[in-house]
Amino acid sequence: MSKTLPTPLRVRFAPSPTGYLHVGGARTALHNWLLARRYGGVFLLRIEDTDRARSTDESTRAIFEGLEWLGLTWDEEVTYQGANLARHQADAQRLLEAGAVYRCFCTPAELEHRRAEAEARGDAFRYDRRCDRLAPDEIQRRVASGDPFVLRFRVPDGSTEWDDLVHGQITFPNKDIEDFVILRSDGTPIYNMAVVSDDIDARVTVVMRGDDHISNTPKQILLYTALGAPLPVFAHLPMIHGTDGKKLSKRHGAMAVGDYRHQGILPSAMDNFLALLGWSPGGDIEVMTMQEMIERFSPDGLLKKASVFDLKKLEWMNGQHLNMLPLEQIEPLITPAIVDAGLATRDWLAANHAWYMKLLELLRVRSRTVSDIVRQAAPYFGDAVDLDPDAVAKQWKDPVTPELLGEARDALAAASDWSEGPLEEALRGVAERRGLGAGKLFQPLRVALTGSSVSPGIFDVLLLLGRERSLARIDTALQVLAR
RNA sequence: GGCGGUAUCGUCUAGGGGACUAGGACACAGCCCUCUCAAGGCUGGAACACGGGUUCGAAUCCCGUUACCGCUACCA
Repeated sequence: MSKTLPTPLRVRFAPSPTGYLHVGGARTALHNWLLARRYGGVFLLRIEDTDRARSTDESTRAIFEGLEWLGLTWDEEVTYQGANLARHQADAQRLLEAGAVYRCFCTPAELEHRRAEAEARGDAFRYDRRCDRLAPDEIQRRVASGDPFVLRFRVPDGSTEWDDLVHGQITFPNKDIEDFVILRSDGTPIYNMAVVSDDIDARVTVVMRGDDHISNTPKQILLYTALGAPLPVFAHLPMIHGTDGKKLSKRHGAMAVGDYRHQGILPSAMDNFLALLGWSPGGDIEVMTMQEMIERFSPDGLLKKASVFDLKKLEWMNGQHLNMLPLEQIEPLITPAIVDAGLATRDWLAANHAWYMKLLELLRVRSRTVSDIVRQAAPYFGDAVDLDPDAVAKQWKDPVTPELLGEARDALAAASDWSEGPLEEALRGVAERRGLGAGKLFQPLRVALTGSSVSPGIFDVLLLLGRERSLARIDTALQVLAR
């Protein structure tokens, strides 16, 4: 049974720019985006920069970059909460005039004191509404004399409930909700006020966010109602935890999507992996392109349970995408890393396009990340190779190695043509004459050619390197062995 | 403490009263393939938190307990 979505469908992602775009935020953004794309809705981006002390332009940029990298494009101009101060204040003022809120002159110090007292008694502190009982002339007097005050919402009796898109019915008895502040004594709005005002203004019809906001929701519903605005549908997505079951934080390793980008994760793999944290298309489907995710996304598949971020599975997923996507699509994501590693210039790669594509084709099968590819690509660029000491120790330890390599060199040099058929014939011939299994010859040769005991098939390596470099590397190996 | 939320292999999950001897994937182990490494194929170990109901029948519905998570600011 699928729940009905409102029309028009307008969703938003509203991060506060106090850091980078972390995986939890990215997942929330992705689910919002997927919902909008699947059902023809509008995806909005609002930067909640009201906490001026912690907000930075740099993290705003990081959020844009992160979203763009993930392919989560927004449909209307970005809005900034900080720019809406006047409206927030006007809405708060409206609430005061309508009698839904009252002035509270209690100072933070007083409140803190009473809170400490209640705690000492083992009681839960709840604002006692004493300022709501002030006589009108007393209020007038204190306002006139310039006493600072905040605006508090007068929570009515009864209960507040809603039908959450992911959790179903959730009910809060109003007696458990304290008369919360909506406007500080300096005239700036508290989060719940700003959010509601902005969501009403942006005509947001589905508020999908982390379930750490569940306890804010009744307060926000109260505000919508007092403001006479229609309620959006609420959807509370489960949290993402670290491997210890706790909320994700620095000690769990990388949290920022940018970190994964730099570790060589493909955006589509990141999206795929993140989408599956808290959502399932049902059945055994796992690896999907963005398009497939859009087609299959549904609020019915949204899960309630917090999930644990498993890096191993992300890497596996990345390997799947690395091999599934058309080479033309992933090449632009790999080339910058190749260039940054100093292996080749963009121009050189462009001039040797066919060779480069062949290399990538060979390496991507045995890689899980872009970084893996770069690491493995090194031996194919330039003339010299770095010999891996362990590989040398293991593969060249047999005293006949020099003889063997020399023979292989001569056979290769004598090949009628530098192509797979003749090369294979040459090498297999050597192995046969010496009564050796192919591996006994190929492994020492692999080390001579690539410096490593791990590489693509030996004939592919020979082709990639070309005749000249292949023979030269064997010669170098023979010199090393002669010492 | 109060309030709210959640509970299937180590992890991501399928399942929504009988198809469950609980399926898939990651990870792990073994085997196959094989010039190495990957990829791929096959096999294995591994879960319905606990207790009560309801029902002919419960992983599935209800209640309780426990555990975990979140919120509990003139933070967002």
